[in-house]
Formats: sequence, C-alpha cells, structure tokens
Amino acid sequence: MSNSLSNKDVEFLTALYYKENMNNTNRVIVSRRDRPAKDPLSRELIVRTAYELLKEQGLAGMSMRKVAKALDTGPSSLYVYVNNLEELNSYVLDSGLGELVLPDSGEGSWKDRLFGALNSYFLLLIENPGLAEISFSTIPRGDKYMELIEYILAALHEGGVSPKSAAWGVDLLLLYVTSIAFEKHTWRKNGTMQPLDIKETFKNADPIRFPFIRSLNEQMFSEGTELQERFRWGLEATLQGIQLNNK
Amino acid sequence: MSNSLSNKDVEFLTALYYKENMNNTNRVIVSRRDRPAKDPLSRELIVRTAYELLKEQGLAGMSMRKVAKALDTGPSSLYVYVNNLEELNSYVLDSGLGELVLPDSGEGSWKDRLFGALNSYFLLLIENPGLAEISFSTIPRGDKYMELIEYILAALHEGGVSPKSAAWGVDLLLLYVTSIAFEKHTWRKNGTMQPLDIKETFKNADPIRFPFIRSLNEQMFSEGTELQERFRWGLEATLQGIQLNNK
DNA sequence: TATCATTAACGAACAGTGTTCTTAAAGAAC
DNA sequence: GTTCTTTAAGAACACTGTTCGTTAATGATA
Repeated sequence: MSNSLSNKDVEFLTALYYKENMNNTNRVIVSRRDRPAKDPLSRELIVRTAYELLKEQGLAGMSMRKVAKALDTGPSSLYVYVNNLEELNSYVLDSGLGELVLPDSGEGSWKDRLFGALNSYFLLLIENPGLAEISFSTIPRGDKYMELIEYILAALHEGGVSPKSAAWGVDLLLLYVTSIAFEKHTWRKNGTMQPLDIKETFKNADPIRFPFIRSLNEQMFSEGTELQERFRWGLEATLQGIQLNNK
Repeated sequence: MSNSLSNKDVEFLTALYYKENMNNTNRVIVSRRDRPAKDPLSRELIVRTAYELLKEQGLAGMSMRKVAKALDTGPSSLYVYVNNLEELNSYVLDSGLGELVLPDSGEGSWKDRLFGALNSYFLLLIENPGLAEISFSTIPRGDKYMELIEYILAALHEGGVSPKSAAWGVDLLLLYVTSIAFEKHTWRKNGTMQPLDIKETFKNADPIRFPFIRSLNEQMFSEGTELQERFRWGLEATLQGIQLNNK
C-alpha cells in the first residue's frame, strides 16, 4: 500500500490551510509579482494551447482542465474568454482549418480545384485526427470554414451545377470527407474490438445467411495506399451524383 | 448557504458507519430475502433497460450509473455482463436495429427495396436520435447490422453494381443516412449557437468575401417536409454515383 | 445434513469531467 | 488616495467510467 497522501487528503489539507488563513489578518498571499511573469490569458492563447494539446493527445487530451493546467491556471479562468467547451471546440476547429491551403483560383480545371481543396481538407483531418473528432461533435462556425464552403460552391458553380444542387452538394461532399477521415481514426484507436476482429467477424460470417458479405470481404477492407484510391472513388462518385441530379 | 450535508459529508459518514460495523459482531446486514424480489441481472435485461433510457433521454441519459440506478443496483454490477460502456453501446445499437423492418425481397424493384431499407433505417434514427449518436461513436457489430449490410449488397448486386463498387458503396450509403440523421439531431438540440444563429451568420455573410453563400442561403437550410426531399435527393445522387463508377 | 467453493451483487473509492460561485488581486479612473 | 472594474483563481458541485474488495446466496460435495 502506498504511504503517500491520497488526492482526498491533499484536498482536505489544502482546504484546512486555506480556511486557517482566512481570518482576515495574516493572510498568506503570494504576490503575482513574485512569480515568474506569465503571458496574460486571452482567447487566442487559450485556443492555441488547446490546439497544441489536441495535436499531441487527441480530443481526450483537450479538456478544459488540461488546457488550464497547460496554461498554469485554474479551469475557471478560461470561462472569461470562452463560454464553454463546445465553443472552445469550435474555435479550435477553425484554428486548425487555418492550416488549410486551397488551390489558387484559376489554377487547373474547376474539378481539379474542387478535388484539390477537398483532398487537402482530408489530409489535414488525417494528420490531425482530433480535428476530425471535433468536426463531428461541433457545428463548424468561423471564417475559415465559410471560406472552404465558399470555395466549393464557386467550383461547383463553374462546373455548371445548379444553385440548389450546389447547396446540397457541399454538404454531401464535406460530410463524405469528414466521415472517411473520422472512420479511419475510429478504426485505428483500439477499442474493445479491433479492426482485425471486425475483419474476422466478416470473414467468418455464416455463408448461408450472409453470402454477399462472405464473398466481398476482400473488398470491404482497404488500407494503406488503398485508402487514397477509395477516397478518390467516393469523391468521384459523389460529384457525379451531384452533377446528374441537377435540379 | 445551504445547511444540508454535502455529498462529501454523506460519503464520509457512510464510510464511517460502514467501518464501525465491520467489527465482526453486531453487523447490520439486511438480508436480500427481506427485500422485494428482483429480476436477476442479465445482459439482455441490462441492454433492454439501457435502450429504454436511450429512447427517453438520449445518449446522455444512458450512462452506466443511470442504467444501474434504473435496475436498482450499483454500477459495478453491470460489469459482470458487459465489459465497458463502449460494448454496452454496441449491444444497444444492435438491439435498436432489431426494430428495423426490411422490405420483403422480391417486392418491387431492387431500387425500391434498396431505398425502402435505407429509408426505414433513416426513420429509425430520426425517431430515436440516441441511436444515431451511438452509431457515430461505436463500430457497429452484431447480427442486425450485418443483415442490413447483406440486404444492401444483395440489392446493389441485383442492380448490376460490381462487387468492389458494391462493397465501397454500402459504406457510402450507410454513412450518408447516418450522417443526415445525426446532423438533424445535432441541430435540434440547442448548443451555444442555435440553428437560427447559424442561419443568421450565413444570411449576414459579407457579400464581397462570400458571394455564393450569400446568394444560396435559401437553399442551404431545409426543414420539415423538405428534409425528406433532400434526403431522397442525396440518396439518388449517391446511388447514381456508385452506378457510374463501376470498377 | 453440514461444509465448502463459487459467483453474483454491490458499496466504496479513484481519478477524472464541465461548470459555477465567490473571493482576491491588479489596474484604471476619478 | 479612494473607488470601480476586470482578470484570475480556488473551492465546490454534480456528474462520469471503472476497479477493488467484501459480502450473501447458491450449488456441489463429503
């Protein structure tokens, strides 16, 4: 058994200490001047710190408390600059989108530009799976995301897609990209059942009840370089669907 | 200031009480025989209870502790039948999928059956948004889900879609259905920024930087009966894309 | 029938979470 | 020099999933 103090002990003792020194006189307060200078808090600093944590440890590593600790402060301090976690998430998402480089307009065909934009969005999410996680639990808001939407709308317009189909199409395309990136991430992190186990389940599926699953299970799982091919295929399919359903 | 005991007080006192009565003699133990008879726990009972909570209160209302409380037991009791929350989620998801009714094979064209199946999956997720939530955080495993996949694969096969395209296409179609259902749910529950606020953001977008967003914002938001139309459109588009990219 | 081994059940505790309330310090304005 | 306002931060609240260890009841064995 450990001989050190438990969390609760420490909590109790610090509380006691705090209370002891509350009797107005003799308060023990360390002036902030005596401590090393700290950058003053700001939303920008908070978001930047959170984004760094996200990149290093994923969404789970980016709690309010962990961000606060990284900034060497208490969790409540953050609430001056950010209303809640949901909001911080959306700021971080937009901050991440800042790293997105869209092809210069006028470069290549509209389709090249469209796929270029979506591909660089895809790569960003793959490189930084935390962003993919966030984008599923957060309604994206912010300039960078709007720029991406605007860019796609413009490309689709150039491609002769009608306004309504374009409006619904952006959604479809972005949904697709985010989902594939997120799916890849979910499968990578080891839950109760690993991808391999799933593979086994499909491979060993009862051939009487599930003949198609049995015969297709080679095609169902793609990895490595195949992912790019599959991603491209879905993009192509989705785009063609949009173009054909012009209304 | 409240005069009642805090959680921590109660914790402390009960712990004390517990320890006091540990001295072998004079133990205060309520025989289980004296309590009203309780159904014995089982995975099935746990999953059923969890699913009920999910339907009533969504994913947030389906924690291990809440399920345990609903079963009038402690949280640890559940771990005999279920390894962790993730696993419970996947059981609940499959349990929900049990309510899915797929069109009889041989009824209508392959496309009718395909869309019929996807539509009833969609309706199930809309009626029970908790399921949509789960399906995003959980790799679906279980017989019911495999039946759905098998059904779709069979329909696509009948429609002349190649094996590879079919395998990738199921994914695309299911991803689409889940995403739309989930999106609708996310927008409904009021976060920091309501759908209306988002609408405003788009409506008031700078017409110089975002001309397309400005001119298309009517089309970007659909609700009510329009949702069905939009859902159908996306389905049609996705399917056509799959068919055209036969490889 | 009495003893033993097994197991389901479950309370307590641990280590976390987001958020709020309150108070203290610092800086600005008068 | 005194007020007012903003920023910071500690403590507390009400949760979360999961683990550990101890009971109480059950079924099998002697």
